[in-house]
Amino acid sequence: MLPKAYEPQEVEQKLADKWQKAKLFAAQADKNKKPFVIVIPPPNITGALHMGHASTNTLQDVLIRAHRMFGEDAYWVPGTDHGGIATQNVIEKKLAKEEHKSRHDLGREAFVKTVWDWYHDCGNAIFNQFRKMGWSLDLSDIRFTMDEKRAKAVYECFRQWWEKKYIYRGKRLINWCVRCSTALSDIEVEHEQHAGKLWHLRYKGEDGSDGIVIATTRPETIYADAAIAVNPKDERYQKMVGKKVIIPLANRAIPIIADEAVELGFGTGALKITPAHDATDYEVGQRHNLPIMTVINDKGKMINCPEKYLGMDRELCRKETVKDLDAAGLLVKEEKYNNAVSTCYRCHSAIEPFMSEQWFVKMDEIAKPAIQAAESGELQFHPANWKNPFLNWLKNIQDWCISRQIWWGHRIPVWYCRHCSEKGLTFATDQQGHEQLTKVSFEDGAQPIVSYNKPEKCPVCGGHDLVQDPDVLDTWFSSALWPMSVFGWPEKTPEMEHFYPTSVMVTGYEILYLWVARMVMTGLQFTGKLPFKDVYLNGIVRDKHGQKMSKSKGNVIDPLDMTAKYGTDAVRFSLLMQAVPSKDIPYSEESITGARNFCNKIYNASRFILMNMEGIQGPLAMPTDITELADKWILDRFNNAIKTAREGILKYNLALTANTLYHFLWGDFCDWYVELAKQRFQTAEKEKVMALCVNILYGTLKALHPLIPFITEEIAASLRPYVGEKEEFLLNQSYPQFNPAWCDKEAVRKMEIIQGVTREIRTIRAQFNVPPGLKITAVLSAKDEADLAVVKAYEGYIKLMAKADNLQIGVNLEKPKQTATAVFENIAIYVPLTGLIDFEKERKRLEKDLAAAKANIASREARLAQENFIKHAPKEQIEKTKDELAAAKMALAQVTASLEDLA
RNA sequence: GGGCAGUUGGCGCAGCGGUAGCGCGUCCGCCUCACACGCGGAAGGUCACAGGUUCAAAUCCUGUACUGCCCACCA
Repeated sequence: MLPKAYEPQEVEQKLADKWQKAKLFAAQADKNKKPFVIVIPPPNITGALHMGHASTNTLQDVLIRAHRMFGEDAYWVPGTDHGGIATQNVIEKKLAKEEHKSRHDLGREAFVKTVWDWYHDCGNAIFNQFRKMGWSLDLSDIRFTMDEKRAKAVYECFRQWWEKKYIYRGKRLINWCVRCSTALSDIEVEHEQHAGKLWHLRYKGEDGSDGIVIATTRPETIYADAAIAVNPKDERYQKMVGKKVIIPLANRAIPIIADEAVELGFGTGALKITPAHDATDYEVGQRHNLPIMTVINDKGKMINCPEKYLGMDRELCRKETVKDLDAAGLLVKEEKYNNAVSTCYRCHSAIEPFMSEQWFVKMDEIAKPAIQAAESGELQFHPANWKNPFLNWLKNIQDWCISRQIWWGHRIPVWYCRHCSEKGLTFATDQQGHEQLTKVSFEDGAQPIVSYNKPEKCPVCGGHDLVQDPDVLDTWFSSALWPMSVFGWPEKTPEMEHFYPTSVMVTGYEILYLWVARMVMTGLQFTGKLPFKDVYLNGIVRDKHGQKMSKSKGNVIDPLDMTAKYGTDAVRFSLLMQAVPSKDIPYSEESITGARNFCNKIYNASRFILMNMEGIQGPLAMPTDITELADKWILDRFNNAIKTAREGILKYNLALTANTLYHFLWGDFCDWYVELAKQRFQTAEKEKVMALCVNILYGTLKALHPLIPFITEEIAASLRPYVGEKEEFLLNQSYPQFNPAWCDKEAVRKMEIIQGVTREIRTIRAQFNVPPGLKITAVLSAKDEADLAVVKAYEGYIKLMAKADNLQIGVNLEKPKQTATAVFENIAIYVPLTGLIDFEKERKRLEKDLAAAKANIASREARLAQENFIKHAPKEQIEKTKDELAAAKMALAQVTASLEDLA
């Protein structure tokens, strides 16, 4: 005997191994089949699987599995991302914790090797977790953004962009993360509202006058001030433009200038201009040819400032400066102020705008084809409202800062001859005594040689002393090439030929610009084709209150804990039930129990059907001579469910698929069909009923398989002999097809009546506490014979489902004494309950019905009285309203009569 | 400052032109021989607000108010 409750753990382990052994997930690369391809958003090798992976990868898996069952050559391409800064940070923390060492203690070479070792350990661990989740990735060939093929793609892109002069090096004000000690691109900077302060500071006139008062949030940068700017229209200051004021504490004179960038109404109307430490100020400085002074270095320490503050941390210097200004009587005012602080998206420390020479990509030309593709609709977003933000970003695209001053990543493929580039190169000796190139300056004459490998010799002087640029590329540089590089681009490989472009990109909306936009741009530029035509943006998994999950909040749900506790299918299904494109998923353990319960329901329904199969010889084909109402009805319901389930998959609305199949299996199949079938198991019809049960159940399992692969595979294996299926794996079978012959509106209508009457009787039973074992009599009466045709024909159904052992059905039957009454459409229902009736309760029930009937009559009559309604509304609508009115009138009469009887 | 979502029973959501559905929770009754991770039933909503379009609006349009997110150089 099978256990009463489904126990997933053992089953899942067994099946995951079996699938992998059978190489079930390998692409067939069958040229006759339409390819359906998804490249996985490569997870960073930074650690454990989280709910975000669980969500997005489950969506992809459902699509891949479903399309495979649709008969396509489905291929889900696995891989991981080296994850640049994020990974370097993790390894540095690990080093610090375990060995109390910094990366500098190890040296560059040893550090990079450490990260590679980590990758070899962690990479496999990630995919073992993926396998546990049942994700149908072909793990025989796992890509990595840093492996040789992907590195070649990165180089090829760099080379082509260099040749086109899209890549350049320049000195700019860039976003510098002091903690990660690297430059970041604009979109790697996040803006957080921060409760800060606005300080009003007095800059005295050079001539000894009161000078001018400015407002700033960053007093520690006053030492780098190059001017004070006012709006040219500002009457208060017009006379002062051109005069000079003294920077407090620094005692240096700077001019007052006029510039449109200054907002009239803000602060004091006067703005200190610090070109080296603020992006707006930098532009103002450019316009006015102001000198650029840097007072904060790459470590966040003060330089080039009054001696007192030299070497001080920028935060401390702010406090000290304010204190000293106050003491000097130059702090006019201090007010609370909420400003947006730029922070690093990896470590959330405050970003320092920083002057430095970096590598950039000129983006405007590259963006053009992408803009065109989105505008023309060739590129489709799901949901569509991401199109405009996408376009808006592309149309205002900024040059991309691609160099990072970290060690883990694709080294910039540029070399310098120490002889020819002498003055442009700065070297330092590291802690291991190795001489390292630390800084490159094109301004000072560094000459680039673009090459993947170290060149033999300098093309200019023939010298052999060549060194590689110390920086690495932004991790998103290799990600941008992912849909091509996974297939071996730039080589013309068969995979590239067959699988590119891919079918759909499934990823989170939070990386639309960071990643999706860049893939679109590179794909179009290098292949002339979009890397995918559909972009499905999934939401973020949040906690049940809509808060982002984070370790610090302690609201993280670990998917592996949950799969251990409830089974993988339950975790998958709970996510899918809520998978509406682009909507965040509020997630809690309760939503998993709901899905677990559903899995258990499937298991038990199957167990019941298998029990009843004992002694029956399979296979049983789906019967073709369907005459019984229940059979016609369930086929219609099944057919509909299958159709909607497929539509949901094609429209990327997997919540629709999940909900449809859930309600079909539980609400229709289990609650009504199987319940009705129980009675027929005792008759000669048994085999036919079993044939239907087994085939419909099997079909439902197939339809559910992409969503919950384990339990469906497990049960289908037991069912297979009975449906005559030879193929071992559901994934290799075809998805159930909509069958027009099974549509039967009439059967659905008849069942509606039976279910309606049954429910009324059940309600009466429940309200008057009729003991479950007590069979009752029910009287069904109507004015017309026609209204009773269905209940007469299927009285057996009602008797069984309502637990009535006697039904009296007839036209205008008399209402018995001591009776509870109800109405369903045109049918009056009397249930005599001698001794069980609580008259007060019954009156309340009836009065409620009375009010409802009256309200219904009033609204229908009002509508039908409207000339315009009759004139404009479609015929069916008018008919429907008339029918409803008739039914309401009938109900009113019935309820009124019953109330009178009570009195 | 601009843009995009959301606002539906206690909670979480679906519906997106014919006057409301689901899951959880609550309450009542059931260990009914597949399932108490279950079965039957009930209570609970004038679909944020104000206008408009329409015979008809939760559903379309306009505006308002909150909530969340994204973008932007107001120090």
